[in-house]
Amino acid sequence: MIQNTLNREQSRQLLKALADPIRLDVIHALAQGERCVCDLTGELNLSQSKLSFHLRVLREAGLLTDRQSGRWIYYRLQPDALAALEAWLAELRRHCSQALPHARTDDGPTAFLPGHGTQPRP
Amino acid sequence: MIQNTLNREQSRQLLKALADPIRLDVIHALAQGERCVCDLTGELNLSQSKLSFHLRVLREAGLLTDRQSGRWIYYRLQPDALAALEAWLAELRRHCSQALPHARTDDGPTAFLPGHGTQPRP
DNA sequence: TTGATCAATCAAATTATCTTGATCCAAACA
DNA sequence: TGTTTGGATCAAGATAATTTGATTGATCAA
Repeated sequence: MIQNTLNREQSRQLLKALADPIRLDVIHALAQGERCVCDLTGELNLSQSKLSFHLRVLREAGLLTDRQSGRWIYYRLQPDALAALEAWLAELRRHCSQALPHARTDDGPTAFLPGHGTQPRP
Repeated sequence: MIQNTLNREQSRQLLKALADPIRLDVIHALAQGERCVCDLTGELNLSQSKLSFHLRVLREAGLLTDRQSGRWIYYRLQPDALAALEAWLAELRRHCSQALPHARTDDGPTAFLPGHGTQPRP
């Protein structure tokens, strides 16, 4: 189960899983409700093997769960995962916004830092 | 400038840009404030060329902007991009949550749909 | 000018991800 | 049982992303 606060690897997996058109299609299809794999292959016009690959990526990221019923395996969304990623993103944004906007001086923005360049700043 | 509502390609670029440890390091470094490339190579211990590659990915996704001052090029965060992605994610989650949780019946969740399988459901 | 530095870009090499087709396994049914 | 179907998995090939090292252009100092 996805925690409320994701670690670096969890968020990376979620972001990568969502950064793909096919997987986004799968998510949208499952937003209508649970589907078995054979229904999804038809709805999305994907080969069984290709779909299986993307379902695995989504499942391992925590975005989907599956259950078996007879020969069929049904996939459904795990909306908690989206919520967790949203919280992670909000946290990142909060962290990024506190030092901004940045006050500019004539000496340049990093003039108060040691700097790794070997030359004086223009 | 990033709009409030991202299209599929914009969100894909943002998600992919964030799904990388090095680029996340860059973002965290820039959360402290503007930096020139030579400072970032030192702070993050990256080769100039490697850093330049990742800066470009972040910039093209809309997460960073740059400005030139003399020989130096300063990068800074574009927190609007994070906000836009957050909004996109919230929208996706809203879309995904409205049909859930899914009421189970003995006939299975997709029994009310045509289905693409060739066999009766168990 | 000349030389040094910052940083983008390019080509080649490397690595990661995705696709395809085949194979395998379990469940259901004849 | 033998056969069919749903779906995971594997190996090989095809793409895409990343890294590396070299080159280039711009800026500035001497």
